[in-house]
Amino acid sequence: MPGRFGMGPAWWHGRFRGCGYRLTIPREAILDVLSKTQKHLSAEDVYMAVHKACPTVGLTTVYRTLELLVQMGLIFKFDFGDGRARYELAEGPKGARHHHHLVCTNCGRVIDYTDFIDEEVELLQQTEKGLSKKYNFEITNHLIQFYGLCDRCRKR
Amino acid sequence: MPGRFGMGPAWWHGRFRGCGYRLTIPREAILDVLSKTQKHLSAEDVYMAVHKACPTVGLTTVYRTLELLVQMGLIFKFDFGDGRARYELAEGPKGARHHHHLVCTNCGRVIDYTDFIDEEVELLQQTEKGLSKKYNFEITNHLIQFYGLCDRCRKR
DNA sequence: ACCATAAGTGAAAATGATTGTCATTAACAA
DNA sequence: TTGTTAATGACAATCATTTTCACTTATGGT
Repeated sequence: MPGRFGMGPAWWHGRFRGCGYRLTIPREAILDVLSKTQKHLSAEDVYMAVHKACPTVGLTTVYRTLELLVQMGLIFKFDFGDGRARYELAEGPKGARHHHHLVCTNCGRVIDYTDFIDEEVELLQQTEKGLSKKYNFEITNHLIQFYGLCDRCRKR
Repeated sequence: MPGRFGMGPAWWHGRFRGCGYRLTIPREAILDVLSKTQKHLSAEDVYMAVHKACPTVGLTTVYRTLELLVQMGLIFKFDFGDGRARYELAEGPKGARHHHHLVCTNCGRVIDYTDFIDEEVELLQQTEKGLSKKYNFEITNHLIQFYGLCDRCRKR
């Protein structure tokens, strides 16, 4: 099976070569980890997960690869305010995995939500068009996050 | 004059006392700096600006105070991806200064925009209501940012 | 105005995520 | 298979932020 989301090494390989990069073992392992989780992994998380399958891969490479993947648009980088970056496999706004975040400012929990996404995306597209024209800004991505208290934290 | 935006020491003082905090010289100086700029200041930026008026204030205090102000909801903390947090005086969604951000992923430039805010805020409020109910999440704030290439960077 | 006291502060050290260095390794075009 | 050059890994370095701790100050009760 080429991967849980219908893509896999072959696709990645093409994507890499298309950008003039090489698809190496560490890179594949890192993509594999990211494609098999729904979690918001930190670089350290990715490192530890990759380490199981491929113990020789170093943390430095994880950082470098994550940065590269962000550049390529294959993954997104998020900041949930806990002092370390989080990464998620990217998917277009139409993709099944597309979601936004609810971030609890008390305990740091992050909830993904996929409801209301359609309306949000529609508005965002209109907005993007307007902003794009006005500021001559080429928009490639957006971020929506809500902050507040999660059910557990609001009780006390 | 109590401050450029109709508030000032007296108002801050009440706000602090109301939370059980003290309004000290450093805190006032930091708020003063933030209330007099439209820029997205980092902790270091604030420190340097405060330093002019009040050279004894240390960087530690700046960090501590910024964190406190975020907690109090008086300022917002942003991450534009350059490795350091940025702060802005908060203002309610109806406030004159309310805006969202366009972040250039190439040069890091950040553009504030205030167009389309109304529609966004309206949608956000609907969304907030729905999410609030569904996840029993008490939403206090939101973040919208667009990423892409600014006019200068898209040329090359 | 004075005092007690607990919050607030500053300097310096500690922390911890991320990035740079550099010699070695491996992907891949020919 | 081989040469070229990107990619890697171990380690050091960086740098924003946090912690520590002895000292200072705002404020409430006198």
